[in-house]
Amino acid sequence: MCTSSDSYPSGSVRVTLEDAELWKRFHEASTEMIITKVGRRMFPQCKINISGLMPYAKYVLLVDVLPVDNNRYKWNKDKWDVAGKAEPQLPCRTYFHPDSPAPGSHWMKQPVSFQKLKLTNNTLDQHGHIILHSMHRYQPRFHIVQADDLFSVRWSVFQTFSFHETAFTAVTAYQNDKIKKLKIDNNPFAKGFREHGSHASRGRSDSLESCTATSQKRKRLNEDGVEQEHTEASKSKFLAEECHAEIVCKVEKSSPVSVGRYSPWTSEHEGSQGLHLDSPISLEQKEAYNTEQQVPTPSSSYQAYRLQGLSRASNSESTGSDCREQVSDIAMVPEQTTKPVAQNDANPSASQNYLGAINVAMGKPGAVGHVYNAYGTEQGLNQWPTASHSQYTSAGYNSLPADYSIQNVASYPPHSSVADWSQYPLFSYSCW
DNA sequence: TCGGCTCACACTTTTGAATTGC
DNA sequence: AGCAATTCAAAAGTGTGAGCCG
Repeated sequence: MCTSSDSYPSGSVRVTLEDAELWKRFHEASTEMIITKVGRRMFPQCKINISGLMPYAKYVLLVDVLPVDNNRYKWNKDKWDVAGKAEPQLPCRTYFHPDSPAPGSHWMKQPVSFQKLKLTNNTLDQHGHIILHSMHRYQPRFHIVQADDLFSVRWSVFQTFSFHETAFTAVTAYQNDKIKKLKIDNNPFAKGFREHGSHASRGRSDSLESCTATSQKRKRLNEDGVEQEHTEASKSKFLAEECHAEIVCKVEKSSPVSVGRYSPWTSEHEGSQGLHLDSPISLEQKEAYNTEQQVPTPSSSYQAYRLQGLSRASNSESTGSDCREQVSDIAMVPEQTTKPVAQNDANPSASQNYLGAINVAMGKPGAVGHVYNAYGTEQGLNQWPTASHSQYTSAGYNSLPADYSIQNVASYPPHSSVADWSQYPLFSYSCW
């Protein structure tokens, strides 16, 4: 399932999941993603086809990974059982596609791969990997933002897409043999484990195939140009900026409503249903929810707002449960992140600590360090002045276009009641 | 005792600089 | 000289399984 926005003036942006069949196979077996201290790629890869962009307008592509619910799971024989309450929410990081920003034509000419995205369970990770808890269930989301550069992402309209097939359980070791087998069978890097089981085929059995792979390298490079063509120049450009953007966003649930109604600064608890996924959700349910994979569907909308600067960043009281505000992971405080949504609903200021802060930390790991300092005390939560609500009135954002807001996020079942959608930071942190 | 996690390992693929050919 | 294609070593990415830890 995915949803999209149809409100964008340029027309409908359509996003489809590449290798959907493969994802579906994994999904049917209840996908697991290995997370390690040093970071592990996802398999299958997050790869999407995009259409409907304006060819000459520049876009930034981002991915974040949200908890599906508030549960911790354990593998019990042949299925995932709830094992208790989830660990406190970790700093939410956002992965910027390394080609960003690039013209729409660039994104549309071939599938966009997020193969460099890595998952880790290392809460002190300095490499910009997306930090997850083991034995928890997550849902990746793709964001398309029209912006000339990463710094201006803060002002831009987000269009968000997700695919129910990509939901996964983070694990440090495979629990489900079916998933393990699927990975070995399909992941080229795991080729050595195929056929006769573990280690049985470890001898360099197929040098011919290896040579073939080598000779095909350039071909693949061309085919995967969207990912490979990343330029160091673009990285360094944004490193120089060291930009910090704050996002305040809002998620709308499915029923179409007028844009003007969605002030990000107002509480709106129905939106908390926006990204709920019962997890593990039954296949039947998901089929029912997600018969349509194509986007857009006007099922839900989501606004992304940016604060004008760190000085203004602070509690947006915005939107109660709908608004995912957050501080960057620098300042993320687990206790605060775990406040129940109900609190937010009842008291919009409860969400004040979730500033949407993007630390555009790009480039290679070494370069990331100076941009952010995860959990650094010098940039703790207290750094962010607590702004009064009035700071975030429309006056502060009246430069935003009127249609600014309509974004569609996953059309998850509106009746699901698990995830505290509002407590999950949207773009508190970015990786490259 | 047990479940979850880490790490070294053997293997494959990918990457990018060096080399070669036109 | 310049460009494209090829080669090859190093780096990166895989799951395994033993051992550690709480």
